Amino acid sequence: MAGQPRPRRSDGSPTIYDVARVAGVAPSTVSRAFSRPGRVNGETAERIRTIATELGYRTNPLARALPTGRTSMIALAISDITNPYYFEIIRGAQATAAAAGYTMLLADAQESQQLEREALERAVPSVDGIVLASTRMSDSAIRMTAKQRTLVVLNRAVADVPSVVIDHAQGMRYAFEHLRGLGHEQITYLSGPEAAWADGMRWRALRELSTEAGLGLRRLGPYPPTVVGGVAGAEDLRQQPTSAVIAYNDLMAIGLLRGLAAIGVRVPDDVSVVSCDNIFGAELVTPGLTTVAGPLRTLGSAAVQNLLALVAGAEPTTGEPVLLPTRLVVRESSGRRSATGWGARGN
Amino acid sequence: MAGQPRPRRSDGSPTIYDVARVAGVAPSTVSRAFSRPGRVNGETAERIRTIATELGYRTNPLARALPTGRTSMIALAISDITNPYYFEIIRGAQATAAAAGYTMLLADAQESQQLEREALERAVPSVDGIVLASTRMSDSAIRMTAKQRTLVVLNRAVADVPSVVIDHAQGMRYAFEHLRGLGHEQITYLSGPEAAWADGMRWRALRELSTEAGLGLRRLGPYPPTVVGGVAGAEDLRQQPTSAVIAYNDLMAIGLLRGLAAIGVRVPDDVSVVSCDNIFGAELVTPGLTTVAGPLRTLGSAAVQNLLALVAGAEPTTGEPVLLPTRLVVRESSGRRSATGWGARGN
DNA sequence: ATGAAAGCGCTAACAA
DNA sequence: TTGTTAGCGCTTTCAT
Repeated sequence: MAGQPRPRRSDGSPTIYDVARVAGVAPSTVSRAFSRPGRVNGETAERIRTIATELGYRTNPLARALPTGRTSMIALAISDITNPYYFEIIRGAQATAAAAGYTMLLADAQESQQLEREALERAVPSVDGIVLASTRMSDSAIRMTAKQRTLVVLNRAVADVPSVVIDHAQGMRYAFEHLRGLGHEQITYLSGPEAAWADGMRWRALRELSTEAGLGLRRLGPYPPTVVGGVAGAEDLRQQPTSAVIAYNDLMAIGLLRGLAAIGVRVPDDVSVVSCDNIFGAELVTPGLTTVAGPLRTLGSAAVQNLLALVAGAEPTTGEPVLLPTRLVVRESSGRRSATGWGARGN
Repeated sequence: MAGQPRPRRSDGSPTIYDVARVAGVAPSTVSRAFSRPGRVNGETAERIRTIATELGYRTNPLARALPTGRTSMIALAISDITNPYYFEIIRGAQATAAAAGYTMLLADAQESQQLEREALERAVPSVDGIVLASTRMSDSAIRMTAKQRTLVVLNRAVADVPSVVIDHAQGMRYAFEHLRGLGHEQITYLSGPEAAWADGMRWRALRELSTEAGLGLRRLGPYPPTVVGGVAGAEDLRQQPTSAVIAYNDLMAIGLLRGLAAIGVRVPDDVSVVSCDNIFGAELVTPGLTTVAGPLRTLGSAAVQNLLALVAGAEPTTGEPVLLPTRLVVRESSGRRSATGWGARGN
């Protein structure tokens, strides 16, 4: 008479109603058995689980998300997926998310602000939180977004927004001391985009170090943070030789290597090159790049970890960003300053 | 008296009920205005849209997904994100998905079958379709999954499952003819994992070509498709020199270059090296790799395109996989066979 | 063209 | 501990 409590799921898969009927309990009990075990009798739970597996029941995340507002998905927003810098970050983020039972949405901005906004708008309503791994958004735009959704910024410090960053000051100190130890007395910094937060940090750190140590320091650029940018840097260096350069990133350093080779300047004999990031490719070029490695995978992982903690209700880290240590990877692009080299005194 | 039709959305954002109230229409009309414009009076629709924007209304994708079963999300499953081979594929897939209004979920298997299954299980219920970009799953497991969700396989032909693949036969022909044109009379193929579909294709193509042309052909391996695998290949080649090798992929070729350099064999003077894929890094090594480039971005893009067509109800491509063309990128690792080289007659 | 009403599958008070 | 009863926000017949 009273028809079936509920029909089967439209696509055929069983619902809590199916399980409930077979188990002889109320649907809500089945729900509890899965969403908050412990709030249901051990034996009942056991029986429900058994029947559920027999029936091939799987909780529908969409249906769960509607009443709870929680989707168990997070978004990772990246301005340019093809930049090798992000590979390890993605991997770290993804692994940590997966381990916590979260699914990761990828929002690639394809280097376009317009697309970035669209991608984010599309993602925001279906995720519990967002990791902004690189973005062209302004600090205020980021703060706006942070109001709508739990958010963690990577590699950038934004006031009032939790962030995880690499300790660039420490990295620069390693690079600086390394070069100083090799006898270099003047360092040229090939800077990246002015807008890049890391660029400012690195330059500031170098300034302090050079003052402290009484070493010469010069800044060239800004250049695009690409191979092409590095080639341009080599061009400029021609006018103002140096015995040691620190490049904003590996991509630029690779371009620099090419540019220098083209004009017959030898690395590291004539000039030492140190760069940053240690991306895939840094050890592939000849000579291999001495570079300040950031813990990229850890970076992605830490960001997600923080995000999930916040999502779970943790208090946002009030002040300082989380700082991740660097290490110097010494390869062949840096060497002892030679008296006759490019940046030799009186050259 | 009769209380408000509905409260505001729990998180504060307005719902169709809010818009409906202000516009003086039924919620269902608001719904139609967004989900099937045309089924509602032009002016009414206009008014609704205006009010919606004023109120800041955005349709909630989760709520929409529940009754429709469509989420506007697709999943991209990859066995190892950190493999540079996938960068461009991801980019192509993501861009195409975004352009179609779809959001992309990333399921990285982290090279583990276990994790792959978990990631897929987690993703399946919340997506409209899946692109399997590389997977350790068996053909039958893939077919199983294809029963549950619309699915397109990348770079692998699975019976009864739509797929997009690179034309390896064509690529091998390019490589083969290139080497033959340079005077090489015997070619050694450094093979990748036996399980890799592409490896079989390439080897088969080479066999046919060599028979046809009456050239010598040898196969070494299998090796892991990594730099380390390539180094091992160099080791083995030592016992059986050759003047020309075709490597399963760029990573292996890079290892091969290293291995050969270590034992004093010059490339391309002593031996020519041609590889496959043209990943980021192929042009970074010295000498730059001559390699068969697959249209990686197009591959990702085409897969998503096909997937979305299927999701929209298109008939699955009955038989053959979609075939994408290759091109040979000639760099410095291949050169004319020298009479005194490593694989010279009588060596 | 629009409204009324019944779900989609699950969770969450509130009772019992 | 378990059942009852409303929803979550949207779509979708079925009427009008």
